[in-house]
Amino acid sequence: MVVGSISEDEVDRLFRALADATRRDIVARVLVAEYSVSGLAELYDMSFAAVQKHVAVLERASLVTKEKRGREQIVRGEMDGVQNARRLLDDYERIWRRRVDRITDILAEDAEDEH
Amino acid sequence: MVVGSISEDEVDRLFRALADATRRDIVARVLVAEYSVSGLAELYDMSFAAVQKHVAVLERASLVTKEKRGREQIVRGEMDGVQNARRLLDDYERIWRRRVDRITDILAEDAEDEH
DNA sequence: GTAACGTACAACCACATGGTTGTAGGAAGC
DNA sequence: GCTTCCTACAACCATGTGGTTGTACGTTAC
Repeated sequence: MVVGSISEDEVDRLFRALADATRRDIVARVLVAEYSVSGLAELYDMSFAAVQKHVAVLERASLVTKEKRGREQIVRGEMDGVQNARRLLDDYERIWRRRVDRITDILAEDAEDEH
Repeated sequence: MVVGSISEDEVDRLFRALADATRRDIVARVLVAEYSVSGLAELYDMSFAAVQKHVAVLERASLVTKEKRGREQIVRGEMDGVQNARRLLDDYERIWRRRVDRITDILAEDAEDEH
């Protein structure tokens, strides 16, 4: 594993947080620009409290951070969280490639056995 | 978006499927070698039915495929599914980099305004 | 000071999820 | 044939999730 510092629970939270279209949209938006929680809430056809919960889920997954500014709470995208998730999937791809290489090797040995 | 052919529901299923440690372990294993469902069930401290459900979740997320062989059902890792997930995260990184580039441009313009 | 705004949080509801046990059916072994 | 193995699926239960409304509190504006 490349990302050894991240616990299974954290990975659970990470992927769980990404498994909702509204939350993915929030992440995409706050990676581009800053939004207050209420600013985000205006964008979706649901209550403020619902959006607030989504932001909380993303925050627990380290995909966004909140910073108090006056009476507003500014939400920013946390690229590290996204990269962690991406690296985990890279690990799977690496595992798979190793397998493919191994099979290729075996086939090569078999070919040598032929003669 | 790079992966335009994949629906929001499919993305939901994809990340949802990856948001469980047992399921991630199953994916990692079946990417390396073939397992029957009962072969997988032996590995975990839970009922056969529970493992069967996990496999079903992974199958619906296109992360594994099942193939009947005799009385067994062989589970194989589906690398395309993993790559789809990874590409989605690449999109976020791309969004973020565009933003960083844009900010860098603005800063450069400001620097020119200085003199 | 007071009204309006932005946020936090609790309580509640419907529904999905992760687990269990039990039942049933097809394939392999004897 | 009969038994055993592997699988599928239904029913059930506890818990979590995504949504709602209502209440409370700090901050800004007037």
